[in-house]
Order: sequence, then C-alpha cells, then structure tokens
Amino acid sequence: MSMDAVFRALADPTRRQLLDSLHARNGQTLNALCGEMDMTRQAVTKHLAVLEEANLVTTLRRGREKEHYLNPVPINEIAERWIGKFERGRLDALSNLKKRLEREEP
Amino acid sequence: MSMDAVFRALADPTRRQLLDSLHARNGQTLNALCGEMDMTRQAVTKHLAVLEEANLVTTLRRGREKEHYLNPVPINEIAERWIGKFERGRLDALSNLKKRLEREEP
DNA sequence: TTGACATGCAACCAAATGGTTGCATATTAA
DNA sequence: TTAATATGCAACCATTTGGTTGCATGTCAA
Repeated sequence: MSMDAVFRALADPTRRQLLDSLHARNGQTLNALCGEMDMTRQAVTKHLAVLEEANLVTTLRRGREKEHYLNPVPINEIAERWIGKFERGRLDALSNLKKRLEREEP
Repeated sequence: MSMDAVFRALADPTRRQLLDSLHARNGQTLNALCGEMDMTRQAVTKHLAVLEEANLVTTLRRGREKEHYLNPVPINEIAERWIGKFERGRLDALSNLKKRLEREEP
C-alpha cells in the first residue's frame, strides 16, 4: 500500500474510469466491468491488477466469478497526508506569487 | 489544466519530490532544483516541463535564470472534485465490504 | 458428463517514459 | 570583449506501459 503505487494507479484514465464504475456500482465482476471498457478483457484485468496492488480495489472470488470492491482508504490517505500539506500553503503561495509577478523588474 | 495532466504529473516520485522542494522553498531556479536531484539537469528540465504543463508549476524568467513557483490550485481541484466523491462513501463502503466478506458463503 | 462461460497466464508488440549526451544560445561578470 | 554561467533543444537509448492474441484452467448448468 505504498503511496507511490496509489499515485501510479491513479495516473491512468482507464483505471480512474474503473474506480468510477465501481463507485457507481460496487462489487462488479470482471465481465461486468469489461462491458463498459472499450478494450479486451485481458487489458482490463491488467488495469485491475494495478488497482489491486495499490490496494484501491479488493476482490472476492465467488464461484467462477470475481467481484471487485472499491477501497477508498488509500485515496483518503493521500488526501490527508499529501494534499493537505499543499493545501495549507495555498493562499499564501498565491499571494506571494502575485506579489512576485507584480514587482516584475530584474 | 486538464485533470489527466495533473494525475499524470503526480504519478512520478521525482516530480513529487520537485513539488516538495518548491513547497519548502518557493521560487528556486532550475540549477537550485537540480542540486537536490540525482540526475542530469536535462532530465530535471523535462520533469519540470511536465509539471508546468499540468499547471502545477509556474515559471518566471529573470535574466539568465528561471525561477519556479508552486501552484497548488490544481491539487486542490483534484481534492475537491475527485477525491471528495470517494470520501463521501468511505464509511459506508467499508462496512458494506465487511458485511459482504463475513457472509462469506456462495 | 459435457459444453458453455468466467477467469488466468504468457508471449508478443508499439508507443510512451525517463534518462542520457552533445551542442547551441543567452546573459552576466571580469 | 571574453569567459563563465544558466538554460534550451534535439537525437538517441533502455525500460516500462498499455494493449493485443492464443491457449489453459476452473466452475456452472443442461
């Protein structure tokens, strides 16, 4: 559940779409998820493996089907540990930048 | 300032390190930033270009130097528009998953 | 039991990525 | 003016990535 794996997993639009799909309807099987994607089942499998490695998706084998569940915890950890840091400095940074750009003479 | 560009930019650990560095000391020149990175100046330049394209970094040419400023706005937009969506369902999703895993019989 | 269905595994491929080296250009300082 | 410094640009390279096809395995249903 390294933070790097989460960032990498989120970098791909197809994978974010998969998370969106699971957010809309949790517990979908591989085949169900493939229905919405315009690529082969094997490609989707690979994307899901990346999401699983990042701990963003948990799977549950039920008979011959595999259900996929969204795990929002890593996303929240990123939000709290990483994004929060930049958020704090937001207004300051903006006003500093503005000032800097205004006294624009070398 | 597409969301995709921001996600892609954040995916690389070197680029996150650059953002961290700018967060610690804003307005650093290319050379200053290179000092902390274990790669050639040209490689750092490329990473900064990706960050600039995602609008995460703004540059300011001052004489023969180029200053780099962190722009936290896109990070906040991601936090608000995208992460917030998953955050809302967090507790529900967790408890649902738990229930599901518990009644673990096909 | 047997066929259909859901998934797993592996080899392969093109394109993108992250890095390098080499050289060009522009600005500052001696 | 000239030399050093800061950055820009481009070609090149290895590896990773995102996708494919082909085949194997496991499970359900008739």
